[in-house]
Amino acid sequence: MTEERTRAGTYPRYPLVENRTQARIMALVHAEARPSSRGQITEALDVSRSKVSGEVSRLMELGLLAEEGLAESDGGRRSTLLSIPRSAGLIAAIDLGATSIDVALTTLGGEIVARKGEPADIKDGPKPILRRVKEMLGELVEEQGTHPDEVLGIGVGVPGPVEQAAGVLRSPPIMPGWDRFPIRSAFAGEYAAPVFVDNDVNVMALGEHWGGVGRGVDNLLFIKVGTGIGGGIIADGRLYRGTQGCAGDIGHICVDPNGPVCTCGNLGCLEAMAGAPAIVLEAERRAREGRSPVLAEILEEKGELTAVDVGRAAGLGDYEALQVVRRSGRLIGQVLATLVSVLNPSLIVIGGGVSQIGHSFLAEIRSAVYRRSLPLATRNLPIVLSELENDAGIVGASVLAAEGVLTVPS
Amino acid sequence: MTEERTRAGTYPRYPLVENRTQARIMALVHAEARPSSRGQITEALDVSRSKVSGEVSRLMELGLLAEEGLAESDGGRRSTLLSIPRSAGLIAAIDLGATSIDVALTTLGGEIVARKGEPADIKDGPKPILRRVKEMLGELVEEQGTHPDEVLGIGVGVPGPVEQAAGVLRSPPIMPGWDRFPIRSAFAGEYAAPVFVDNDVNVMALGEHWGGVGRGVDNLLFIKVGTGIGGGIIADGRLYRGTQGCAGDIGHICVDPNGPVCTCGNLGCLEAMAGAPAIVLEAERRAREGRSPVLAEILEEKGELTAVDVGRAAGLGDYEALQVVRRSGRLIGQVLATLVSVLNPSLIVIGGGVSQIGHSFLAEIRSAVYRRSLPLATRNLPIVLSELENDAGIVGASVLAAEGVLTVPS
DNA sequence: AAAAATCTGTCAAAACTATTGACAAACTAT
DNA sequence: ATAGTTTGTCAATAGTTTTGACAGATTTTT
Repeated sequence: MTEERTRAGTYPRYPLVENRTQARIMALVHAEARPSSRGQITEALDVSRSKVSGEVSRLMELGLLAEEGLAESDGGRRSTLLSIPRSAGLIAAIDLGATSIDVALTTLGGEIVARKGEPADIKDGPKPILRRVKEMLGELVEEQGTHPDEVLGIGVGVPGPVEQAAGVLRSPPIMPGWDRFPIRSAFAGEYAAPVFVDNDVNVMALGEHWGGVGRGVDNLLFIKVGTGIGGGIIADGRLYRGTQGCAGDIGHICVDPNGPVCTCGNLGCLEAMAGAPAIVLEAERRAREGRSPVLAEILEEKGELTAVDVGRAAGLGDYEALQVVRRSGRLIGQVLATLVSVLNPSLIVIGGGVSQIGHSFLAEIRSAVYRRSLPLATRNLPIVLSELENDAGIVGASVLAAEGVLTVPS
Repeated sequence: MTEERTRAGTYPRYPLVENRTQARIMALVHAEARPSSRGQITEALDVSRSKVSGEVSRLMELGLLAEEGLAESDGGRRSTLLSIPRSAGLIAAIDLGATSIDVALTTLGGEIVARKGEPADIKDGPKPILRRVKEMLGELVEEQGTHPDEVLGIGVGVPGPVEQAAGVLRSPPIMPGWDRFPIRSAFAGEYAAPVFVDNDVNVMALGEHWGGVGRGVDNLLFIKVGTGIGGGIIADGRLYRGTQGCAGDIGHICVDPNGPVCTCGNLGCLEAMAGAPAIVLEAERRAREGRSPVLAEILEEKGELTAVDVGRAAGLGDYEALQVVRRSGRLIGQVLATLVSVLNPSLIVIGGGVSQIGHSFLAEIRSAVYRRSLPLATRNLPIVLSELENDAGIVGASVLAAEGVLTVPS
């Protein structure tokens, strides 16, 4: 009777669990991100030891859990540790950036098994981009010697607002052709696994909350600073998406009504004044005006500057480069000060390419936030760099999909 | 066996319900704010008809539900409607403003039974204020011919950030002496009911979400504009409080680094530039400068102006008054535009004394928001005035307490 | 080194919870 | 009137969870 619902090569089933208790157990083990004992689960879920034991046995039968060594003794018999084994299945984690594709295979437990990344222009439109994504995923699957059916869930982060119900982008500003494109069905032929789509910054926030500096932090704000600027909000432990899925979209907050034109068409958006292109533009201007020999030299050599170049120059002590970096940090900090008043988070995590530009960038953000926010809200408010760095998107996409397939619908 | 747990004069018990299903039924009936049938409950809760029937019988035994007439027929036997009767017990709803005390008795179902309000200065400190609150509550209880033990829960809204775990204020800017004052225990002698404390604006948001324009709206932003300016956030159907309980505290967002000094000590806070005192100050200045004969006349007569006076003058077509009103609306709208980008709500509700100042105030807020926010987020974003007006705080305090006593701890 | 205490994991019996299906009551529509 | 619906209840059945007992494993105490 139980036998006929055992795994036995019948990939994939969705949802993977059979009842709410199993879902809660899996969610807990997944959330822990390290082996847990039956005792820990019993305590956390507030059900009886025998109940946990029984459901754990069933989950082991299903292949979703495996015993893995013993814990240190706590004054009695040592407890056996449980974890989500590689053999439970894999998650395809896909991170689409404005200029890049990153694809990875991770275990259901969130461990990265293999990954591939390459530059790409999202503006090419959904069909060629998704074709390439599927190629890359196929290569990974092949290289790992697995079968597409072993992929239990697919998580996708995309650089635009996602309507959750349908899993489609809505009016993405930088992604012509993607509006309402049915991303989910793109995988339908080759993969039977369910597809979970969300905004890339939301996904990164999820990743950082699950396995980065934000582990266990109930109210956190993740800010991505790259070509674009965006935010992801974890409120009371859950990702908050907003009505149209564009909550946290802080890149187009107006910081200067007389500022430059933004890609969105408005004037003086944060993104247009503090994002990577703005940093480069401002640095190039100062280089051309002969104010910074260091920047001018790099510009001379390479023909163009990058945000990283500017950061490096600032790190070497170039005054003008430092000013450019600081200006970006200050503007972002000003907006963050407002967000702190509104959201009262207990942690702010800064990620994205520009976040690695140097210490003075973070320092300037911090000083702007602390200067302008209410003392109560900033009293214990760390503002730190992302721990996962380039993996945040991949890890988050994996978490998105894993949580999705491990949830019982009800 | 069941008998001994029946009501029978043993007020109060907390929690009022016996299990999760009962809690869910009561929460649903309470949330509906109008009589529901067993069939509706069955559908909404996804349990069997007989289960609902059984638990409803028990809840009627406990006195928490009562049959109340029949619904229209839906093509068959008419269903009997269930509601929370007055006899189930009462909730004490308390709304402490910066300059006022409002106390009410409501049914557990949220209907206002009786209320009292009077001016008071919160700065007098917790002891005299809470003494007066208890006197007023005692008068209401007496006038209604009830007994203090019939009060099942006490909900309190206070104008400062509230740490939920302890139910105490933390560093309230305008409430000297209230920091960490144990509000809950103030009621301990006379009332056995549990006390639920929260920020006044959060409480108003709760009220508007339960029984005002925000009914059924999952993501809403409630903005109170009075002496102070604050916001309450309903995210995914739940009140979001933030880490220290000061989420939504938008009054001290800096809108002009060169602006006037705020009560909080910083410069150019929204509150200091667009709140009632700012409106009055600006209007008086213009009156004194002789730019507005209308305002000057009122000022002459009464010796001072109020925000309502300014609104009335604006309504009569006085140009200067209108400019003052608009300036406040525009500044608030600018901040709201940011909040819209961050929270992507589906509704903004404006309440508080100043919200009644005239149509041009709301019009200016709307125009500022629509001008500055992303089109996607504002496409279907109504910005409306509070429906509950002066009752928002009372209703919200009742909802806070009712939801509290009807929740099963688990 | 033995005994006591403590923690872990499993099992069967008992307690509890929820659903099913039957039925009578109440209503609409033809 | 009669057929078709919906409602509310009941008893039987099915399912879920806890309880309490017990054996295994490990630390602490004597």
